[in-house]
Amino acid sequence: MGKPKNAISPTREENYPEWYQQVVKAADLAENTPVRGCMVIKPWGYGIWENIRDALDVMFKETGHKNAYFPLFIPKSFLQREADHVDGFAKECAVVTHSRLEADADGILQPAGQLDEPLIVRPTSETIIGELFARWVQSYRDLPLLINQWANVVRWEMRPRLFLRTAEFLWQEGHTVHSTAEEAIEETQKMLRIYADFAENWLAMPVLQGEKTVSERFPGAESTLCIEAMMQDRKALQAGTSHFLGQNFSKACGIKFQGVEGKEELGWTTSWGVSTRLIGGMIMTHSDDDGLIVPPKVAPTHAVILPVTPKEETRGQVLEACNELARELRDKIYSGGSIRVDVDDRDLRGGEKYWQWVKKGIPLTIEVGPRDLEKSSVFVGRRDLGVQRESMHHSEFVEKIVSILEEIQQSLYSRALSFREENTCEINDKKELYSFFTAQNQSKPEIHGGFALVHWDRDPKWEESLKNDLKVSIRCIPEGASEEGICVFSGKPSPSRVVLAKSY
RNA sequence: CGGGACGUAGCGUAGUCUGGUUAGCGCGCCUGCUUUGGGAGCAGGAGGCCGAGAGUUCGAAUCUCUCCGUCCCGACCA
Repeated sequence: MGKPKNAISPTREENYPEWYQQVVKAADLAENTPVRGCMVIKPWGYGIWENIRDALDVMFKETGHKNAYFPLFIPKSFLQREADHVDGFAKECAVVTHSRLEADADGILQPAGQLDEPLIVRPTSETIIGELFARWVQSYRDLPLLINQWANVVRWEMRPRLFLRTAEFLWQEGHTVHSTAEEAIEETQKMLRIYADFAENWLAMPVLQGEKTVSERFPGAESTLCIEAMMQDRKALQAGTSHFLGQNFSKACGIKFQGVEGKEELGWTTSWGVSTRLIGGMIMTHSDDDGLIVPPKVAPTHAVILPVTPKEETRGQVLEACNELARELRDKIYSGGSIRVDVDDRDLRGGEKYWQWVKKGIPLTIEVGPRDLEKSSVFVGRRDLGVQRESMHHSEFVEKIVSILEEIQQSLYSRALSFREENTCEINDKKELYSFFTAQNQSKPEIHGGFALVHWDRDPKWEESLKNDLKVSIRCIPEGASEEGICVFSGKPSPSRVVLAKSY
């Protein structure tokens, strides 16, 4: 036939970063805009984000959080209040200095009306939210204060990549105040568990839960918990973080309350967030050389019905049957709502239309033509199984579609989990560790490495040398790890293994 | 922000080193015919100030400079 074997070129093996971009493009998820680093999220990509947002929003509300909305702009002085926080974010802030434009002699618009105090476009909102929390919190009776906001933030990034790292991105940021450290810490763990649960059960993306090392911590936090996922190039993606902020921001913002005994105390705060980066993680966890694969639970559309109309005289009949099938399927409940079905009756050739949906990663394609009508059958393609499709009896399919979607969701998760397990290993020897993270072909490095579980004596100098020598970082200290051993770098005692990987 | 590669139609590209008549080609798009359980075939057609600006030259996609953008590698990060 001379046709390309795969819809996406290059393949993952040939050039992983380029493959990623081609998948995003072929699925029509997002594209770059005239504003450097800022992407437009197109309907198919935004539909996925809406599903992510809606599912998480329910989980946040179930755990007692309320949504609110805070300003986009933060006075420069606010950011300055927490020393570590400034250090962490100063280098990537967009700054607003003027309030209007005036045409000059040549008719060129020039900024005018300089602001007394520059405004920072929020890179995160701890300081502005802290300012307001300080007003809201007076008594222990006001606590815990559990707030979340869905918003956009701006971090002026040097190397943007669609979904993974963009100058502007969408996220949610939870901010809470508690009367005790224990309760705040418990909150960070609770939210981490929600993130892990969401990543695994909705995005079918297995994650490790753990704590960041001191050097990888959020600026201004006492501790940072995270979920880490393995992409198909075996690199780690930080997919969500949950921070225990101690009393640092309470001190900086004046979040004080009177305790039961009448004594004034500082609040204990937390913050936690996930972003549109999750979509990048989803793409790199599941997609193949034919394009995107979207887990059913977050797919904007679960199934598309493709009418096959070879002859004009049967066209009306086929279309009617397709619409009827769509109605039947929409009556079925999957993942707490109706099954989302579209009939794609665009005037396009069948093969091409089919491939468009493959590249978009829709979980199910259902082709229905005149012959199917005669046999009461439908021709079903499961995206997770590749291009093979099978004929099923109409009523059997309607009966089974919910369990088929569940099976797809499950199989994507299992596949991703096996992949991670195959590429995770315990390493006890430094030489072996270095060879694990070194590509065979230096000029054009092949996909290599993975997650290495090694013993580390917690001395930051080894972390530093790992970064310098191998570009490998400590992704996290896994939760509950307690097996003691000997540090792979120093030979000194180590309290537990940590996860090493290259990362995004 | 440093190092490298690149920018030609919606997408992918040839031509650039060695300046020279209307800048080719594939996919896609439009029209017609044919085909019809599969990313169709044939014929015709539309679509480009060759990333932007300046310069060298009789003449620039091609040479020089500046800028912008994209990708990779570093530093930084969700």
